[in-house]
Amino acid sequence: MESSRLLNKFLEKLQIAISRNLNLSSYLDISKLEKILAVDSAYKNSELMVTVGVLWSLKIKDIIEESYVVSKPTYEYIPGLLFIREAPSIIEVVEKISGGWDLLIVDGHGVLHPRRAGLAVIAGFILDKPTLGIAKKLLVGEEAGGGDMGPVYLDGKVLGFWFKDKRKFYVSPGYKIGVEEIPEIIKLMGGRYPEPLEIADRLARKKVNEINY
DNA sequence: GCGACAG
DNA sequence: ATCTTGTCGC
Ligand SMILES: [Mg+2]
Repeated sequence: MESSRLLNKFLEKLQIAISRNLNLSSYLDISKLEKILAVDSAYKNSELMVTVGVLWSLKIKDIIEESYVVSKPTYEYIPGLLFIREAPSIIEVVEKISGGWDLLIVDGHGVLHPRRAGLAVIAGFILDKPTLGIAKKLLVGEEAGGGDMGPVYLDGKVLGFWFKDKRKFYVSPGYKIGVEEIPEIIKLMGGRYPEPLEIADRLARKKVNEINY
């Protein structure tokens, strides 16, 4: 596994180009939001990587379908360039899901990113689907407000929201979703850290641990 | 120059 | 993200 300075620089330019004309207008009918597709990855020994997709129904609060892909990490983790590590297998697991869905949620940031092009932005852009980035820690930006929810500012603009569940988590638009829609969407998902994302995390870890060779 | 730094 | 034992609590 490697990364070259030239390639890193190129990937950053790619992010800038993508975010320059990013479509963040609403393509999501929140009143009809029902099926969520959550994706997450787990690793082992920098040899193995498992990415899982969990198709979740808000109505029945249960899993409808699962998919996964096993691979080998091809790029080291660099803060700000997570997408080159995880986006390729995310695209694969999403395409393996046969059922339809309304919203993709990704474990990582959307526009709450130094170049407004986090993993959720890249994934949504490639798939051309409404996508939200949901992260457990802030990469950039400043939290404001108090209580159990508040905005996150970057360069004087609200680019995301923080929420308090058992832990804090941060939500920002990935693609075809406006930042102002986020509080309502999170409320629809129970006002908590999204269950399907928790399940995808657990499933990926389980899978990566039962594979050995 | 130094520190911070999604997963 | 992963490594990693015991320990606190329902
Ligand atoms: Mg993850």
